[in-house]
Amino acid sequence: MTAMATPSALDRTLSALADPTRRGVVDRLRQRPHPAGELAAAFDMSPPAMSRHLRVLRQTGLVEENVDADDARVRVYRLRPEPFAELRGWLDAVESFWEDQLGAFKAHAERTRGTKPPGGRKS
Amino acid sequence: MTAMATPSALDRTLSALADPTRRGVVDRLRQRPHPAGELAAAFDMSPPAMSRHLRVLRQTGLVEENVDADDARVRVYRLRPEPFAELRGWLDAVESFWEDQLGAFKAHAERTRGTKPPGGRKS
DNA sequence: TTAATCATTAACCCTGACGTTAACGACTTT
DNA sequence: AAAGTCGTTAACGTCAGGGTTAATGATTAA
Repeated sequence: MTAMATPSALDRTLSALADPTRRGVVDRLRQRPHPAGELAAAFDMSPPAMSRHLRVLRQTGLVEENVDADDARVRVYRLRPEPFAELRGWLDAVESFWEDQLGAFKAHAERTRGTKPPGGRKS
Repeated sequence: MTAMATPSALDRTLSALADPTRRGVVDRLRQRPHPAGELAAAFDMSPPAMSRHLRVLRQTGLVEENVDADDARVRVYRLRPEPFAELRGWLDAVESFWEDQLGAFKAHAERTRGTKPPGGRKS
């Protein structure tokens, strides 16, 4: 049991981004590519721990690894766009929810005023 | 130690959405609001389990709970927009990374061709 | 009022994720 | 060649997350 029908790409992307360290890495890679060692140091974390985070990010396609041109011991990581694009696609779909409610403000007003006139209840 | 400086809203949003069940709930709520019981049944899950998922979604502000107008025992859940908007904001920031690389195709080409000509290595 | 229903919280496993140190492989440097 | 450095994998401990059943609250139906 526990069939676990292979998590979707989106599942893996979100799981990867849910970890604060990994999101921090992504934020840092927004500036420029970084070597693994720098990332470990930046997050005050042992190299093995960071290595595993990077593996997760790699397997999800959020980053890619390249061997440094000047020193083949160094692995440089940089962002990859595809998974972010997919996430955006899902987010667009979810947010279309409110657009669908023609006169979105109507739904919003209804929401902020409570579900119906009588029967107000605690938060 | 283990200070755990209170996870950011974005952290909690992503953690909430990382779980397949909870993302499934969100997807389902895109259609229309649902009572807790329906959701538990739809995901073939015990009511307590679903209840806890809903609590997580509530605490993150991704959904809101309302007492049904006709039967005060049932709690109806619906989506809330704010956390999604915040997630979109972050995603926009991340994706600006590529836009910043004026001539994005240049970066892309560089990436797809390998970091440098000689020194090809196993994957 | 008594019984049934919807949903929650309480108490309890159990797996998986994340961290650490130790060992290893690959490359550079002297 | 020997030693030092970068990064990974291996082995291990710990803890939170998610599932279950049992018990509780609140509301509706008989």
